[in-house]
Order: sequence, then C-alpha cells, then structure tokens
Amino acid sequence: MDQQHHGKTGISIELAKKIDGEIVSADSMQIYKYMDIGSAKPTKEEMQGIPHYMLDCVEPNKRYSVADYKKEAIKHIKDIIEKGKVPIVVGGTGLYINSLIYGINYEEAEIDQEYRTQLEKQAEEEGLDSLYEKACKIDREAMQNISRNDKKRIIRVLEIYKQTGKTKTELDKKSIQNENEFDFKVFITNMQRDKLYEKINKRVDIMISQGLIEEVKNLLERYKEYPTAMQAIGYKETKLYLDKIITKEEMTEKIKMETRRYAKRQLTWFKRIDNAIWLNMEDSEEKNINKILEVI
RNA sequence: GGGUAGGUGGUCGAGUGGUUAAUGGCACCAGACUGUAAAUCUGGCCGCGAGAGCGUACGAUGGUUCGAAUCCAUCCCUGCCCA
Repeated sequence: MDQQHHGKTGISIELAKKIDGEIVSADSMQIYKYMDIGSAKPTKEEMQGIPHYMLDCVEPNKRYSVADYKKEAIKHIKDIIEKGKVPIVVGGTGLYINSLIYGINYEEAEIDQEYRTQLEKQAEEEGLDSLYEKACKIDREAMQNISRNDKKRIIRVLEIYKQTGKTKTELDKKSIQNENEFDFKVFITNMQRDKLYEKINKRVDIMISQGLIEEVKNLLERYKEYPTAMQAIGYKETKLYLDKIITKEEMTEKIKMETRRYAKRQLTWFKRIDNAIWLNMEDSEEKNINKILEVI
C-alpha cells in the first residue's frame, strides 16, 4: 500500500532495524491520544516492534507546547543512547525539530492563561495596534521581526515580559547559549512538487476511507475542549462537516488543500537547516536507506 | 419560440465611459517562525524586462467617442422563468 509521510515512516523503521535504532517522533499532532488516522500515526503493525516515543502521550484536551516536547524528547533520546541504541528523530514539526537541533533551553514557566485571554480580549475590542505599540516599548528588537498583524507573536512578547520580567530578546539569547550536546545528521524527505501533491491527495482519500470521520466523531464526544489538538488538519475540517457547515466533498477538498499547503510550509522550514541531506522519495526505499547509511 | 439575468485575469467575484493591468477573497509561488506551531504571519502573483517601459487583456465581431470592461448593433454561449 501507499507509504505515509512521503514514506518517512517506512524508511525510519527500516533504518531502525538496520542500525539498532529507536524512534522519537517530532510531530505536534501525533503526540495526542486517539488521533491516529488523521495524524497519520504509524500503526503497531507498521512499527514492526521498533519502539516509538512521543506518540500518544497527551490527552487531546490538554495544552501542549514545544517546551513540553523538548523536555520529554530529550529524556527519551538520552535513554536510548544509554541503552547503546541509536535515537532516530522522525517528524514534520519544524519548531519541535528546531528545539532539538539548536538545543533550545526553555525556562520553567507556566503559561498564564488568564493574562493571555485578557490580551486576546483586548485585541478583539481595541484592535491589535495598541498591543503592538506596547510590545514595541518593551522589546523593540524582537518586534522588528514581528508583523503588526501577528496577534499570537505580539501577545507572546507581552506575556513573556509579564511572567518573567525579561524581554523575549533576552530570553531567546539565554535559551540558545548551550551548544547541542549530540552528534547528529539531518535528512529531509522530498519529491517533485506535483508528485508530492498527488500523493497527499491520495493519502487524504485513504484516511477518509479508513474512518477519519468516525475518529473525529468519537473524539468530539469524548472531550469538550481542545486547546491545541483541534488545530490539526483533517480534524478541524471534519468537525465543520459534522456540524453541517460544509459538505463532505468540501471537507475532503479542504483537507487536501490544507495538507498540501502544510507540506509546502514544512519544506520552507527544512530548507533552512544547514548541512541537511535531501532524500528523493521517488527513489526506492533501499536506495535512500543506503544513502543514509553512507553518511552515518 | 417568448421573457429575463448574465458572460471579467487560474478561480470566485467587484467595477458600469477617463488616475483601471482592472478592488477583494481563494488557489498557486516564495518567505518568516524559540512555550497554540498541522498554528500564526509576510511578500509576489497577465507576458517580456534588472528598470524605466513595452506588449496583450474584461464571450466574438463591428460601431459610437479624443478615450470603452463599461454605451450601441449583430452574433455565440450559460442560468432561471413562461410556452
């Protein structure tokens, strides 16, 4: 059958078998329980006995963040190394991958949900401009790279200052002081754009035939709130269908489209990684694995 | 056959004589990205050109006018209603 994740899953498992590896996922949606089909989570059969970490470790009604991810993932990576095995990080969430590659240190700090909600309300009522100006006064440097319209980032600058008394710029500098303690190689999977899009379209049809709608229905019955999980492509669109806001056809097309755009954004992210080795997924799995084995 | 609404750039959809290569939205392309990240945001987007600029565009053809996507005529096509 069709390989998933541009074939990432298949290749990572084959590689793990060859080099005595274990897999640490770097995927912001596969961390959630009960979100299997839509997040294209590898199945038990696919895993073929290779241990996988950072899958199914959060309830969908829980808030989750890179900081949480980084902490947990590093723990697993260290454990794997301790066992004398090779950690293989696999996934498409650029932010999570970055947290590992650049060894970013997130300070212990709970998110002040109340303050965030207050700022969001303020943005709603007064517009973003006043918040933007306020953020500029606090941290002019950070604001150079943040658009007047980027609500989330503007609010984040304000949040950081309120919680820590430090600016985002200061915090960022501090967080990256430590060097990455691991020796690693980065491989990026890619293929010709039209082939990639074709593959995505097919994959979405398969997901739906495998019961995506049922999965989402169950999820919605199970929980009332989804701070981050319902941002997932495939889930939010299916919810719209279940709420009778869009038709099934519209839902299908929207999921395909959003997934294509997401894949594009991932690529933009990965292009920035220095010294990465690009794998052409139109080649055979064997060829790509050999390519990996050559450099590690 | 009669009536009626319409045919605009990849698409949806504004514009109803002159700052209009033509508002927007979407797609598409490119980019950003440190605690929501499968999120959020930015730029480009008729062709050629580095650029000034040049060329070609609003169903088709012809006409009115200094000037038309916009007015007129004929034709072609589509939706709806009546026969």
